[in-house]
Amino acid sequence: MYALVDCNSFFCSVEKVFHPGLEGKPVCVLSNNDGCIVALTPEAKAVGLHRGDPIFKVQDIVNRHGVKVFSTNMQLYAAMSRRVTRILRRSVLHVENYSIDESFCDLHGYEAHHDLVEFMREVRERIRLWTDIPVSVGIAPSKTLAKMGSKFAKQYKGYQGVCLIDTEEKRRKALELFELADVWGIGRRTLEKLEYLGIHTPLEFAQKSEAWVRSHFHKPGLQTWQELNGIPCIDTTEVLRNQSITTSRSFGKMVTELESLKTSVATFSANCANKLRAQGSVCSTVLVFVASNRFREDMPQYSHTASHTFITPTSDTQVITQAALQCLQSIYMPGIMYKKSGVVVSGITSDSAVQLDLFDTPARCRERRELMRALDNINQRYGAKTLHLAVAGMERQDWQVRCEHRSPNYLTDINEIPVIKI
DNA sequence: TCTGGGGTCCTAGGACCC
DNA sequence: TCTGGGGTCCTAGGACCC
Repeated sequence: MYALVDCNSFFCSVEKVFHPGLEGKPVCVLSNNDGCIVALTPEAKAVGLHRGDPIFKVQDIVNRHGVKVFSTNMQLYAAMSRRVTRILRRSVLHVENYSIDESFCDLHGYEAHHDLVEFMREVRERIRLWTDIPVSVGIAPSKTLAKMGSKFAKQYKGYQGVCLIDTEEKRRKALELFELADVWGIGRRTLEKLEYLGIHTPLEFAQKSEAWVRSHFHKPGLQTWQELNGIPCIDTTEVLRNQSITTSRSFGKMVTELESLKTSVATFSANCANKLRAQGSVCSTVLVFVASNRFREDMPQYSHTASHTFITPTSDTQVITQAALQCLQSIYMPGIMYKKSGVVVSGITSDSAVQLDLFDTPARCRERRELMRALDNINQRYGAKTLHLAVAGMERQDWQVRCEHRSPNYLTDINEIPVIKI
């Protein structure tokens, strides 16, 4: 059996930990650049807000109902996520951290010594007590069914936060009641296809023959079908190293000048390099992309990418930035109002086994590594923006994102910890 | 005026190679 | 008049997830 532990309206719940007065009130968290709603409480849903709404289109609802709006603060959410995961790992032997707000627990063998529902209720209580984050738990023989269970647990108070799907009867009933569109692995296009084929509930899909499923779908569809029938086949085992790292942003204001784009690409390159070094990796390819504002049909549209492959895999900020800027130069087109740029590094391998360039000297490589270590140490100690390449810009840039409602970094910055007045 | 960011996997055409 | 098969890389886009 698997348990899926899902944090309820996670980003909103984190904000509520530090603003306890918001309990029971409508709250939402925006995407980067204060663009769209990415997380909202049931109270915010009840007044007519939806995930994905651009905030400027629903501003009147926000004003009318006094909805509390936060800018996104990933640093804060990631810190809280680590706390929740740590409690889980102390409680259950095998935990797979699937996303910032979800973890799968492998409960194989636990049923011999525990009542699974009671056991997970205790875990849930512990998380609530130690972090103040409410979670919902689904327990089932496959991960897809466990995810369904967690949604039932969230929806119906009677489950007290934990829903177990362990018998044929419960599985049937769950498949009958669940929305097809909410099944893990069924997206917009698959939903359209299923409905076209006359399938309207997960149960109808699960009851089709394997041959039928194989004839209409590829591997992902077949896996979902098996999982719905209680046959576990989705492996979410954490990959040790990611395949790519992206840093990209939509700009607060549109940008036309190459010089401005350069500061953005240099900033994002440095960010990617930092992330590589932080996880002990190097990359062999850097890719740069730029794009105009796709929502502005009155303006000429343009988007393009360019990439560079390194002879020696690297995590050196200077090397990556230099290559990225050359890529940018090659795709920059004057006269375009740019809305977004980004840097992607890939071909990621461990920095402990790098094949050196025949014509480079080991001493020089060592010096570069020492330089990067010094840079990281200084930035860690005195703040992330203490040392950076001049090409990343010295003043605030006009492309920088808006975030007008950001909470302090209560958990990760000593200068921003909560102050309690008695 | 304002419309997110970070991932994975897959497909496909064109350019180029032998 | 006849014009293959197998491969890589680049670029773009679709589908799904959180």
